[in-house]
This record gives sequence, structure tokens and C-alpha cells, in this order.
Amino acid sequence: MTVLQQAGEGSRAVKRTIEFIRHHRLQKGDRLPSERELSDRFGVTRSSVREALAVLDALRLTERRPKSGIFLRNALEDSGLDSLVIQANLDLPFDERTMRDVSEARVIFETHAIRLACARRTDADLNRLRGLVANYYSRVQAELNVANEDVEFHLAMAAASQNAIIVRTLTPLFLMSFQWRQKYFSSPVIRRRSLGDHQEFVAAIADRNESRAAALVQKHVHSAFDEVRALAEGNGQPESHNQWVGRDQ
Amino acid sequence: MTVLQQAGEGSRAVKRTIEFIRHHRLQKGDRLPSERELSDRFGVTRSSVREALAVLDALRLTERRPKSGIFLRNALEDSGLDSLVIQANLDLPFDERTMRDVSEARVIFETHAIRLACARRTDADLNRLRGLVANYYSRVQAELNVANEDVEFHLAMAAASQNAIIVRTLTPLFLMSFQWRQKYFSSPVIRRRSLGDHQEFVAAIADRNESRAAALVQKHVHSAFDEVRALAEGNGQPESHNQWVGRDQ
DNA sequence: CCTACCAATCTGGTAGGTCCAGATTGGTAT
DNA sequence: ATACCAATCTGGACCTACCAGATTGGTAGG
Repeated sequence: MTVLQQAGEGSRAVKRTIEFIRHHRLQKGDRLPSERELSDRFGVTRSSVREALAVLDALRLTERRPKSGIFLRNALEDSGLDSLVIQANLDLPFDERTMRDVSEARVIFETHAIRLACARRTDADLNRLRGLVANYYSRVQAELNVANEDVEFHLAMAAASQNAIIVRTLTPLFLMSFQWRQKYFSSPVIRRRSLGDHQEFVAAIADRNESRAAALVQKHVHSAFDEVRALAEGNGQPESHNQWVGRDQ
Repeated sequence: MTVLQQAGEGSRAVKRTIEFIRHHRLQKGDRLPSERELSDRFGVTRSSVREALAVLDALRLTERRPKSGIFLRNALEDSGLDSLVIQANLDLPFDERTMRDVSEARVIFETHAIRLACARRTDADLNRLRGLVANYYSRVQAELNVANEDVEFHLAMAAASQNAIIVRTLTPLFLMSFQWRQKYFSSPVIRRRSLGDHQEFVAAIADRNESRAAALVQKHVHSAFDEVRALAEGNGQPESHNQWVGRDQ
């Protein structure tokens, strides 16, 4: 959550490999070059390549068959969510459709999470949320970025659902949009509006008002999505090649 | 989906490391032994340890700080979903609460998925589902296990929602229960009942009958969960230490 | 021309070593 | 008690080597 690790050769091999898959439009079942050839092509050692392949294996993207080769287990489009997080951290862009799906999924999942939170939240949950809002408030007053704090708050709401799986599901959805989230929250106006929303969230959860809370999610996420959409279009990217990811600097 | 890779030293190092974290009850921020000590302790080379750590890094479980050490980024309890998939594949058991959360999350996510599927499914989606049911039928007739086919069908329903993120979210929930799913579907009675449910699913989606489809999900998942629960209790496991994972043989 | 067979080659898996440079740490001198 | 410095420890990357099974290409036999 705190600091993105700067890419070493290991991470770079992951990036190069994913780029290779993209560039060659490899599909499920296709075979990749051997480890030795990849290390040669990427200009790194086989160790680094093997580290990268271990990661891609864990993400269920590739499958290493001993004495045979490396094969694509899934097409890039239907790999796991964590693979999207990795791609985002590596500055590999997503397409418009993926971002739309993420937004829709987040609304769905978070709506249910907050409904459960209204029904099950404990006083400790409520206190934690209030503490987070207080911290959020002071940071907004100090004109500081609140990208991390926003994620923290939303995950805390999810945690109040008392279902750890829901939290773990929402986490990657936030992480993969971490890059532009930072841009989004660079605007003081946005920060203030977001703070107000959070305060309303807490009030609704405190009152156990499910329908109100659910309505707030829709409004909150959709307005954020529209904002980012406008931001991206303002950058002059053509619609069909919208780059939704881009680390600052 | 097809065959679980037999654990090599690389995967074994992952398992040993997770076991180490569990055994020593390491918490977020705690430091692990150095790579050299881990390789020594596990009896494998540092390369294998580094491969394992690369995986744990990708799963957001650990963080390797250059020239400093290896630290736990998250407690095991709130690592990513994919880390649960890995743990399941490594025969590391889950507790009762996790399985309950998974079941609840699956009902929530799949209910929404199937609602969207009713609204958005194309004729191609419908044909695919019918083909899968036909295949399912013939396998049930032939007294074959349908654990894989069941996952395939449910993911195909999710795909009909036209939201790839929802599919990617449901996938790990299925994968992490893959082990006992195989046991569950070893019963011909279960297979027959499951087949009937699937046929009803397709009918509901064909008619775009959202409420009927949603009701079916509740029934389908809950009955399956109850069955597995009874199965686990029948094994004589005490409630508090229920082992929900256990590869056959 | 087709088939069966075998050996050279290629593959991933693992081991074990080196060097590097920055972080950490503990002892020393102030 | 503090400031400082050098030995030590750490992760990052590179390199070579060996193993054994899968793959493959050519050859001998039908």
C-alpha cells in the first residue's frame, strides 16, 4: 500500500514477458520461447527469467512443463485479478473495456459489502471508520493527497461486513487503479467532495441504513469514474486507445 | 484447470515459507530470516528460495527490501485471493470461517453475475451453456466425475454477464475449493442433482428470468455447502479445526 | 513409401558459486 | 553519552554446471 517497489531485473523480466505475450498476441495453449532464449532476448540471466516465470505461474498465466516448455495457461484477457495489479504496477496500460468492467464490479461488490456492513458492523468497526474519516479530514485540510487514505477507508468499510473474502476481492480492484487514483486525488475539490461522501457513508453505516448506504456507493463510484474518464479524455487520448494507467512522473 | 503441477523445489519453498509464517505466527511487518538462512533451513538453494519469494511478493504477502531483509506485507489472513489458491494447491488447510466467507461471497458474486447474464446474454452465450450442459449430461450418464465441468459451467454463466472482471473474481473462489469439489462430485446422486440445477440455470437464463436465476444460485450453492459441511464433519474433524482442504490420495 | 526405432538435442529443475553495493550494527574514540 | 567508522549482513544479479525426461530428426527395416 505504501511504496511501490522500483522494478529490479526480476520485475523487469515479468514486464518484458507480458509485453512479449501481448506483442505476439499469444493465446491460451501457445508456447513461449525457452527460458534460455528469453534470458538471451531480454538480456538478463536465466535466474531472473525463472523468477519472473514463477510469478507468472502463480498468477495462473503460464504453465511450465518440465522438459517440455512454457505454455500460456490463459489468454491475458482472462488471467487472475492479481495479474492485473502486477500489470498496473508495471505501467502496462489497460483498455477502456477493462476499466469499465472494474468500475461495474466495484459498484456491485462494494454495494453488497456495505449492506452487510450496515447489518453486521460492530462498534469497533464504527470507531475505526470515524478515526479514518478524522484523519482524512485533517489531511484534506492540510492539502495533502489522500489516495492511500481513500483506499484504506473503503477497505475498512468492506471489513465491517465481517467477510474477509469480500475484502480480499475488493483489494485488487483498488490496487489496479492506484496509479490514476493518485492523479484523481491531486485535486482539492475532489478531495473535499470525497470527504463529504465518506462522512455520509459513516452516518449511513452508523444508522444501519442499508438502502441509503447502497445509494451512496453508486453515486460515489460513478462520479469518480466519470471524473477519471473526463480526465483521460482531456489528455487527448483517442477513445479506442485510452491509456488508463500511467504512473506519475 | 486440468492437472495440478506436482510440487518441485520451487513450489516446495513456497509451501515451506508459508508454513514458517504460520508456525511462527508472523504478523504484518515482521521480518523473515534471510534468503541464505531460509535456503539453509529448507535444504534448497537460494535460487529456489528467491523464486518462492518472488511469488510471495507477487501475491503481496512479503516485501523484499534490498540490503535489508524480507518483511511480511500482510498477515496471512488478509493476503490476496490468489494466495489462498496457492495454499489450497499446496494442501495447506483453511479454517471454517474462511470457507464460510467463501461460500457467502460466491453466492453474492454469482447472484449478480447471473442477473447480468440474464440481461445481457447473447445467443452465442446460450449455445455455449447448452453445449456445456450436454457434455455434462453425457459425463453424468457415463458415471464420470464432473468437478472440472462444473467449474467450467459456472464460469461460462459468469462470462455471459459480459463482465470479465466478475469472471476473474469468481475463478479463484472456485479454484481454492477445487480439492473437496473433486470429492463432492464423486457421488452419482450429487452429480445428477447438479445436472438438474444446471438445466434449470440455462432455462432461466434463456428466459431472461432474473429472479428465478438468482433464487437458483442461492439454492444451488447453499445445498452444495451444506453437503460438503456434512462431509467434513463425517470425517470426524473437530469443528474448530476443520480441514477443508485435502487433496485426494 | 511408410513405419519403427534410436540417439542427439533441447527443455525445465536444481545446485552452488561469485561479485556488488547499500543497509545494519557494534565497537571505538572522542 | 555521543559521534563515527569499519566489519558484517543483506538482497540483486550473474554464471556455470549437471540431471533426466521430452522432443525430434534421421536412419534402418519392412
